[in-house]
Amino acid sequence: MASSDQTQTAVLGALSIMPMTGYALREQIRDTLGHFWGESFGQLYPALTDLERAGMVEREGAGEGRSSRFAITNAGVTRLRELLAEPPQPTRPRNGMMLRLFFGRQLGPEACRRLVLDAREQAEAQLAAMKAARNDLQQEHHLTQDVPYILLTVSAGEHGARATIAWADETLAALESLPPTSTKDFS
Amino acid sequence: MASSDQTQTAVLGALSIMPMTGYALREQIRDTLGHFWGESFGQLYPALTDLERAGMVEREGAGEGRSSRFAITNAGVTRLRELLAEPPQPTRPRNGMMLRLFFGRQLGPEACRRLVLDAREQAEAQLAAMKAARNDLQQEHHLTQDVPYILLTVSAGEHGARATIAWADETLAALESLPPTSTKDFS
DNA sequence: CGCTACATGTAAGGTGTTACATGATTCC
DNA sequence: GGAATCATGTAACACCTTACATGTAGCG
Repeated sequence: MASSDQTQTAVLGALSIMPMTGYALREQIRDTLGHFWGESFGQLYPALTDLERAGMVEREGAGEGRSSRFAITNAGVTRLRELLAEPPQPTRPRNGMMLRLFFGRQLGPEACRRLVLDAREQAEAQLAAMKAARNDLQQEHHLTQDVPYILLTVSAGEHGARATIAWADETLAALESLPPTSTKDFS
Repeated sequence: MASSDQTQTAVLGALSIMPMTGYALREQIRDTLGHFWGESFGQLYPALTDLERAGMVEREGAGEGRSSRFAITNAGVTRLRELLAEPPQPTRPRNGMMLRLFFGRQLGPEACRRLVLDAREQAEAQLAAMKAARNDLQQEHHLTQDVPYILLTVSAGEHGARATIAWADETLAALESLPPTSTKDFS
């Protein structure tokens, strides 16, 4: 039980969609959940070991030369549903860009502008990634049960990205009219 | 140097706006930065001690019965500007609601609906809080230098909250048409 | 006089990140 | 045969949360 509930939820969830190796799991979590979930990969294999010991996942096809894939068991599905039913535990927000803008008087308008431009670019990239994800999901016929739910998170990503872009454009305009901070200008 | 750069940035930043006690600092960080920044308050006083030792903050008005306020020094302002100029270190996202929606097939549409409704309410509350913040900021005449920057973060909060509300409404409609998950329905 | 808010801290324990270590397989 | 990718792990360290400890000031 070294691994946290949070990590177990992500791992069991991913394996509930399809069995895969630890390596593939890592990639799926990075690439597919990446927009709203990050994992500490140093805990991933320990978590798999824990879950295996607890009978919630099984290795398939080990022994021969082939590498083993992990699959969720019935007990694992039960546990996953328990975990999902618990209220999400809120995580401490830490938005470095917002912190810098808030104290932007010390940083100056020019540096703020760069931060906002950067955020805008990231949002554009995210919008493109969400579009690509929509496309990919239509191809994956073996996921039909999961796709409607996954699309909800894709849609959230799109709404968020569009909001960021709109905000960035407004903000860039507002920053134009701000005077630079003088070096001695603090109380 | 037990305290992290991140915490130091927040503390120095807050004190760059006005001197205050550790207790007030805690409240300001919770209430004012709260929408995009959380602090580990267990590290707050240690951070103040570190910063004092490093000559970046000073206690004012200690000695008598009155409690001491912390003020930023010139060295502290210099350090703050250094810290703010560093690129924001991206934090791993951990959105529990999105994780639950993504695996919503296991959770079922009804529980998903509750999660989304919850998020919608929080977004409404945030929108109201941002409106109140705008109001408060107009009253604070001693902050005129900082207000334009602070408003940028308020605006971001508004854009984000509105995006969440729009997404939630779409999502609630989409969830209506999803069939409940049968207990045996997994591969 | 008791309750609430103000004020300053500490320390144990839990969590997460990072960098490293190791080897197999595939592709050119 | 060398490089890239697949695959599985570990261990040290950095970080944060939580609960506790302690005392003062103001107010009804």
